[in-house]
Amino acid sequence: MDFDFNSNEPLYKQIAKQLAIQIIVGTYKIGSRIPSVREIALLTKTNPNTVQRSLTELEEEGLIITKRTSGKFITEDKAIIEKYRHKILKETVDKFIIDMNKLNITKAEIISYLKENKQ
Amino acid sequence: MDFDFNSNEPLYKQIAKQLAIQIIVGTYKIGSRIPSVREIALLTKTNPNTVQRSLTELEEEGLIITKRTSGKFITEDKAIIEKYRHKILKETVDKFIIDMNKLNITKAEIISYLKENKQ
DNA sequence: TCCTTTGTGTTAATTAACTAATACAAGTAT
DNA sequence: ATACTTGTATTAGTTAATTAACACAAAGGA
Repeated sequence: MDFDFNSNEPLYKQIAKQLAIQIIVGTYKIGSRIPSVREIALLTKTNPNTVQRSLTELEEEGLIITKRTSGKFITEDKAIIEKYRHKILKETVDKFIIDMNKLNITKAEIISYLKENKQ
Repeated sequence: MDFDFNSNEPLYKQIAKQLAIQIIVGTYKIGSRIPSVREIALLTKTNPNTVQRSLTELEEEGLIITKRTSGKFITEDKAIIEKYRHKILKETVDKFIIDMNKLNITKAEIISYLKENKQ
């Protein structure tokens, strides 16, 4: 688990994002157990409380579920994950379009710009 | 000059962004004088130092030029403004594509998604 | 039964990010 | 010449965000 330490985003958010993406993309399988708070803390060289805070956010989203003394698990509910994926997608696209509109750039221009852009 | 006070972005960045966009878009004409630090502070109900900080950033970009005791002016150099516009454009697009790739979404998909999106 | 592992709650420490107060410096106009 | 307006530097205050320390709670296995 590597982080973008160049970022000035708080650790707990970076961890939360990484995990969320791993869930969305399927690196962490549905229903599977994720490493314990302390294990993740070791892996990421952070404090367990920092990890805890990340996971609380993901739990609020319904992505993970806590079984008190045996660990935390990815939800079994595929729909929740799909919904979350869509939420992130929408947020990202909407913000992008707003940013572009502020610059007086239309959607048509965006599309042609994207087509030119190598990547 | 209104601000998105809902945002948790620092004031000085919000002010800087607003001004930068107004320059890019042409609301502030090339070579023209912008209001004094104190005037902007009054308009935005902020402290002159906060405004100063915003303007320093824009000056580092070359967008504005200070004439010590008579005020600050938009650069005469059209190319600088165009270059800055392009820089912002590129940053915005690149970040967007990176975000999307993290979600395993290809550029082709982005384009079709954009076409669907009403706005 | 007791030790280990799990999550969690509370509180404190730290840091740093912003904003503001204030005084100074240097032109400009009256 | 003097007062006004401009930008700027330095410093302090304030607040909030983040991280860490530590102790507690509960289940499960040796």
